[in-house]
Amino acid sequence: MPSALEKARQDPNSMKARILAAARLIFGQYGYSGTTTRKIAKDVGIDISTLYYHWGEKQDLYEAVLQDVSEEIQSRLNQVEETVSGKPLKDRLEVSIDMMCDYLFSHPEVSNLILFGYFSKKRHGVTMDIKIPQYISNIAVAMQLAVDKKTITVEDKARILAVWNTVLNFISGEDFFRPMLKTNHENYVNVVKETLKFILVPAFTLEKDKTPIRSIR
Amino acid sequence: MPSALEKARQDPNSMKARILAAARLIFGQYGYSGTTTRKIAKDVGIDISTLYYHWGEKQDLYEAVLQDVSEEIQSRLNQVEETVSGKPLKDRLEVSIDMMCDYLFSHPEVSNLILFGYFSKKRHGVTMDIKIPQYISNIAVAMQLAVDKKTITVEDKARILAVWNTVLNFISGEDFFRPMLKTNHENYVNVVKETLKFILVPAFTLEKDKTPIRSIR
DNA sequence: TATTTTATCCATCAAATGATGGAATAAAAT
DNA sequence: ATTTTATTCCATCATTTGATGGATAAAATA
Repeated sequence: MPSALEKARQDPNSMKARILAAARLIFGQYGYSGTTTRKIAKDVGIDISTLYYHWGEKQDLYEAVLQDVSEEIQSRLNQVEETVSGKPLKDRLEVSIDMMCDYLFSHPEVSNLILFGYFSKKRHGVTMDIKIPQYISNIAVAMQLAVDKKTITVEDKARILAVWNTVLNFISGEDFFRPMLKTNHENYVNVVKETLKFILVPAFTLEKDKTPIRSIR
Repeated sequence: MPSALEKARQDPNSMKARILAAARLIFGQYGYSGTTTRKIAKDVGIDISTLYYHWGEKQDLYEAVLQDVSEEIQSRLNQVEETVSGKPLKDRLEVSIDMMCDYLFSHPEVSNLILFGYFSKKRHGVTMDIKIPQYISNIAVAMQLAVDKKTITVEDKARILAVWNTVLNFISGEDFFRPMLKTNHENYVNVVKETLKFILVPAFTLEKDKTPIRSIR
């Protein structure tokens, strides 16, 4: 039987799907505590009880949003992996950065949801279901920082995490950072990409120069 | 006349100061919307109306917390600046990272408050008073990435921001990241420091090798 | 000593918020 | 044509939450 989430995805115009889409934006903007079910219902243009009819309590809707986002990210990472496969390390890094930036900049609520999930100690009982650990390992292998998931070191994971988080910060913090950089959105996107490449490429390629393939044994 | 904040700082045992200290932790844990004035009062062990007597409405207390944190950060950055002054670039980077990590790891609510401030679009009207732009410029000059505040490029600022945000993420996300790195707190701190150095030092020193001093004219 | 100021708590309000029961309606199935 | 099922909204609850008035006592001031 299809889950509630799968059902919502089958028809994007279904009430279930419309509520989920609105909820995703609102939760992304205001966080869990700052979001009211009334606000979501109002944005969809329905009565609040209709929302409860479809998704049950607030927590369940929030979890559905997180799962939705989680699967979307995983799917995007798979695309990236396919695209960069076989390319030299420097190209892999640069193309990956470009692709993930483009995706995240066009869905800023995704960054927000992930960051909210990281940092807010929840009074509500929602644990983030987003499988970051798995992502990180996948990225490390795709970047060929390790041969397979078993040989990834703590250091490798931490470096991937650092990059990943930096991207999220720049996306979610755009309203805050852009005025201080005194630039427009288009240029901001470029500055972010260039900054990430500037920081990453030397660090990761230098290391690889020294030890071309780390984990052969 | 001393402001409410100055008054609170004069005597750390004063009711004003005790409330401020508790508020700082709670706001840092749950964010603005997730924090209730009752929870703060309960932690201090006072009636809620005593809290309102001293700090007025929730927003005012929150702003006081942000200003308190802001000034503390500025003070720490000044310390760092003094300490690393005159050292070679690589040392400056490394010592700065160590010092700021030590401070932020021992006050995790600081990271949380800053990140909450960045990312949450506020339904409440509290704008973050933390003067990040000023920090960034100060850091750039202290790191000798620019000769003075006027010669700092957008790229310089973005790179500093990237580092700064990475630090905050690792601190605030410890509960989330540490299990995935399968390590204890002490080692986590070291991994974070090493990761930052690994990523930063090559990027910034490489550039400096090419153009030893950028903005002399 | 008398009076004012400061600090604290109890009781309570009004609004916001999560959640539900049940009626009304429409669509689908029989 | 009738019954069943799915969907939607209105009215309403119970709690939570921000905020305040007033009583009380201690401390400061006159």
